[in-house]
This record gives sequence, structure tokens and C-alpha cells, in this order.
Amino acid sequence: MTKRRSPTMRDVALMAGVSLSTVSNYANGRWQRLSPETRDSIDTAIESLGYRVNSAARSLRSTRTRTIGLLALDDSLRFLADPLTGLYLAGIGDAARESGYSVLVQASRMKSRADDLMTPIDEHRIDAACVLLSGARAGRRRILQRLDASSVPYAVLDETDTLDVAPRAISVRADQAGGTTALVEHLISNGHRRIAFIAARTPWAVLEQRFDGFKTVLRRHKILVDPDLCLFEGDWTPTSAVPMVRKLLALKSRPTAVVCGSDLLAIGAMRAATDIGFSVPSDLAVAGFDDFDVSEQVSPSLTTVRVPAWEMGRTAAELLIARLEDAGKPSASLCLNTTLVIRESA
Amino acid sequence: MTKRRSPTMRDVALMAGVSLSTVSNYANGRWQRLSPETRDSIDTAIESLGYRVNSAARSLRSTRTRTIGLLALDDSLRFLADPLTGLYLAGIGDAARESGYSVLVQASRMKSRADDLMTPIDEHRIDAACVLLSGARAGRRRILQRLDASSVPYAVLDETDTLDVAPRAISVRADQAGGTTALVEHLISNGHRRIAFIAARTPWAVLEQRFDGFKTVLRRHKILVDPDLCLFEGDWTPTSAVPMVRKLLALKSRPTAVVCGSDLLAIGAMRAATDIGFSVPSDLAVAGFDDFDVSEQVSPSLTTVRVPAWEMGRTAAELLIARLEDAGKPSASLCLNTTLVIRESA
DNA sequence: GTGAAAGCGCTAACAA
DNA sequence: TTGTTAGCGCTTTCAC
Repeated sequence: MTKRRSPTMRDVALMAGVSLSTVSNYANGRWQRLSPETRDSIDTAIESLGYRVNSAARSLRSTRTRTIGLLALDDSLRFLADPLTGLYLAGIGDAARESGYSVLVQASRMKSRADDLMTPIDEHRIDAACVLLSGARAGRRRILQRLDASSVPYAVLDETDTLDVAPRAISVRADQAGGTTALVEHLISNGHRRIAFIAARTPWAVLEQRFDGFKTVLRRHKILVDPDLCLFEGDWTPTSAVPMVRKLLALKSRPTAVVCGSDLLAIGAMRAATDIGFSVPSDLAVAGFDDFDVSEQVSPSLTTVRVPAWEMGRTAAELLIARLEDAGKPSASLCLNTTLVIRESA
Repeated sequence: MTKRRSPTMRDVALMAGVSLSTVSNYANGRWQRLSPETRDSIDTAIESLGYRVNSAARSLRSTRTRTIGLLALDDSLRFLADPLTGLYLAGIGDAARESGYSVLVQASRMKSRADDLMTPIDEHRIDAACVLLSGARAGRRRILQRLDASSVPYAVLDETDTLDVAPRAISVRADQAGGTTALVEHLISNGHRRIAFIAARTPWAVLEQRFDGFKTVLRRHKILVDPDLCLFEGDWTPTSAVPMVRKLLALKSRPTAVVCGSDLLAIGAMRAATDIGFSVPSDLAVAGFDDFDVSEQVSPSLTTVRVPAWEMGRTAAELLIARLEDAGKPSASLCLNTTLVIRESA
């Protein structure tokens, strides 16, 4: 229980018998400027005093916080508990820690003041931001505009359709179209012609890419995209899939396969289908997206498109940190590959 | 692209024709001291300048950061992607945002310098901490000792067996024993006598409580706790369950039920059992813990013990914030209820 | 009700 | 190689 105020650089300087700036040089790794003995005595003083730098003071003076923000815009209350978000965060966190950065997490609903998401930037709490956007396009666009007008570098994960307003953005995304194409081609080559698509009602750039890819492949094969087979209801929990699948299977002209906007939905879809007497994949093939840990272990195991979410978070953070350490760095954007994982469900 | 330096309180004061301290009073909600006209002119100045407080400066001066840390100690690389962690974080994040606090996430492996986890505290980056501990008991104990010696209030989630070294801790936990008891009683009342227990190899206080509860109930029913039926291997991914279940079902005296340390494991266990020709629940009843979103939708749906993870995170953060706003507040600890959710798998 | 003044702990010129 | 100096933007007594 450290009641007394923590030691400052001043204390260290006094104890080591050197000046404040010498300690500062030491603390900031400008070792080469220091004589070995100075270094030693500072070392000893820091050790015996238990000195730690005060980040507020350092930030105020240097205008750098050594903190990266994860800014997440979403309407769902428990967005942070979403497996995909968790993977992004884990990747960002790992990259950050390795470079001595902290991670600040800020989530905000669309409805709340747009300022909410921007607070960490406005209050100078972070040096750079990783941004996760979902919800209505207009809202996403507005956030991107504000980010672009801000003074910090930022990376946008998995966004495509509003990037035109964000020239400064570092875009890190997965090749959703490629994965979708591989998946739908797989279904078609297995003889499926009536293929459904279900997803949550929430707008989301990733979803749009997946759905666009879906439609493109069908058209390429001269298969009509039947609006009755494309449903967007509920949220991203597995349960949301249930009513949609029921609807699909009640159709006079039933689909033989369904592509689900995420694995969680696919798991719900399989359950809903079997519950009303259809078997997967023989009566209804089910495919998902993301490839979460469970997807391999459910029965039947899920055919899905693996998205390297952890790697995306990691990469985004690395690019951001590189930019921070070397402002000259050109801001690359990149697109990671997705992989079709064929298992039992389709 | 704000190139010029952001406006400061000084700028606001100048523009509003008042002094610095008056603006400070305004910014810190000491409204009553201000005359309506002063308030108005400051308001206008802030608005037109787009003034935002500089958090580094405020923190330096006030020694409060308005940030809560989530400190997670774990050996697994992707710990932050774990659904349970995600729910804690979501709860903490929501409570924090409502009170105008930020959340800083710091994860650390056991192997790394113990300092790692403590960095946000040592560098005065956070006002309070929510702590998630797993891994060897000695390591957990060491962290708690350091936390207790620190100067910030902290809450420990779901820890029991090392709390003796942490008198200052606010403990927030779920009634694991109660849930386990209900679950095992349920299995026994369904006629099960040979009941297995499988979990990851990682030490974890929650796991110990679950396993202790398990053993207690068996003993109460005069059922021998067979060491062959208690397996701790691998990590918390569903796949880890596979070899354990294979082993169990290869036993000459097979279990008829298996309690899994988490739902993820339970899903893997069901799969492993059916893969080698056993059906769930008739040949092998399977039960889990946590009640994740998918647990309800897998086939068969999972009998499990619901743990209010989100609420725990939220509660911990709320208690911490209450302590920060009113230092006099006694540091309550509490234990949230768990619920047995009986579905198809057991 | 409002203002003047004194730093919080640190960094980065610039001098020596 | 090391020391001196001048703040970074804010909060907070204490006068008026």
C-alpha cells in the first residue's frame, strides 16, 4: 500500500547524483549518450526507488500516449463479446504489447452522439486507432469522415463501401469475395441450384461483400437470385437463424443449400433444419463464414470460409505502430486471404 | 486534418473573456459557482473553438485518469478471444462508458515479467483494475500480492483460492459450487453413477471450484470419485475434448455421463462421442458450463450451468467506479447466482 | 462569482 | 557526456 507519492525522475536524479535530463535520456533509451558509470548509478537509483515513469506527465510533454485505441461502432449491446471482435482485439493486443503499447477499448452505439466513439481521439488518449464499423452506411460514413479529419493515423478493419471518404485510412480486410466465390462454386459443383442466403439484419460491409459475391457467382452460372431465398433478420446470435430457416423450408420451392452470414448463424440454421425433420447436408446443405473454434466440432461439422481475424487485428496494429514510429512510412493497405474449409455440412 | 494545435482552456478563457480557472470550473461541472452569462459565453467559446479537454494534462494534475484497466493473466495466446473474457469485457465496457470511464486492456502471459500485468498501474495509466487470473496458483498469488500492495482499488473476477493474500480486493464471483451441485445432482437423479469430469490442463480458480463441487456431490451420494474418470488435458478449445473422451469411452468400465469444464469442451466432447459410435445423451450424457450463445443451438442442445459473465464484468466495474467516486465506500464483495439449464444433452 | 499563481512530472532544446 | 531551462495543459488553493 504505497501511501506516499511515487518517486519521480527528480528523486532518481538526486539519488544518482545526476541531472534530470540525464535520467530522462536514460529512460528514453538514449543509452549511447551515457557513460557506463552514469548508467549504472541511474540504474541502481531506479531499482532501489522503484521508480516508474508517470505516463500522464510523459504524454502531456511528448504528446504521445503509447496507446492504441480499438474503436467499435455497433448497435448490439454485447458486441465486444462477439467472437470476431474478440479475435481482432486479441491480435491488436498482442502486437501492441510487443511494442510496448497499451490498448484502449471504446465501443459505441450508432444512436449515441457520434462524439462517443471519437472521445479517445478528441481527448488525446490514443496515438492511433483501429476501427470496427457496422450499422447503417450513413453512420459508418460519418465516422470515417470524422476519423479522416482527425489528427491520428487509423486503420479500418474489413470495411469497403465507405472508404471513399477516408483517404487517410489504412485498410485491412479479408478477401471476402474470394472466399464467398469459392464457397458458392463448391455448392454449385455439388449440384445445388436453389441456394439461400441468410444473415442478421444489421448492415455491415463484410456482409455486403459476402452477399455480393454470392449473387455474382449465381449470375455467372445463370442462376436466378431469388429474393425469397435471401433473408436478413434478427441479429448475429445463432437463434436468429431459426425463423429464417423455417421460412425457407416452408417454401413450395425449397432451397437445397443455405449460405449463412456467419458460423454462429449456421449452427442455428442446422439446428432449425433438423428440428423440423430435414437432415443436413442431404436435405439442406449449410455453410457459414468465419471458422470459429466450435465450427469444426459441431455435428455435422461446418463447411465455412476461414477469415484470419486475429491476423487482421495484429496486422492493423503493426501497421499503425510502424506509422507512429516512422511518420514517413507510406500507409499501406492490405487484403488477407480467406480459405474455403470444406467439412460435412455442405 | 487538424494540423494546428488543438485549442486549450486558455484559448477558451481568452475567447470567453474569463479566466482560466473559471473555464476549469465549468469543465468540471461546478456549475453552481458560475453566473448564467459566464456559463453562456464559455459554452459558446467551447463550441466555436471545438475545445476538448486534454486528458494527459488533466491526469497529471488531478492524478486521476478516468480509466479502468482490465488486467488478464493467462498462458494462452488468444485469451482475449475467449467467449467468457469477451463477456466480462463487454460488461466492464458498458458500465465504464455510462460513467464516462475508458477501458484499458492489458493481457500478459505468466512467463513474462510479472511487471507486465502491473504496468498500467505502475505507470499510473488507470484508476482501478478488474483482474482475470488463470494459470498456476503461485503466479496468481504473486499477482494478487502486488495488486494489494498497489495504490489502486481492484476487483478480482471469479477467484477464490488465493484471495487470502488480497484483503483489499473486491471479489466478484459466480456461485460455481451451487451450479455444479445442481448439475451433478441432476445427473445422479437421472440414474448416472459413473460420471466423468474433463477440463483443460490450465489451472484456474473457477475450474477448481467446479471440480470440487463435483467431487463433493459424488461423495455425498457415496459414489467413488474415480481418478480414471477425471481428465485434465489440453486447452479450452473444443478440440481438446476429443482425446479425453476417446480415452473415457475406451475404458472397460465406461462413464455414462461427462461433465465438461466449459461448453466449448462439451461441444467437442459430444462430437468425439458420436464420432466413435456413441449417442448423446443415451450412451453418454454430456454437460457443460457457461451457457454460451451456441450452446442452445447445437445438437443435441447442451445442458449447462449458466454463468452471468456479462453481469459480473458490469458489477465489478460499477463497484470500482463507486469506490473511485466515493472513497469512503466500503468495498463489498459479492457472488452472483448461477443457473442450471437443462436441455437435451444430459 | 471570479482571478492569479503555483505547480503536477516529464521532454527537448540549447548550453556548457 | 551532462546540466539548465522552459514549458506541455490543466487543477486547485487562496485572494478579491
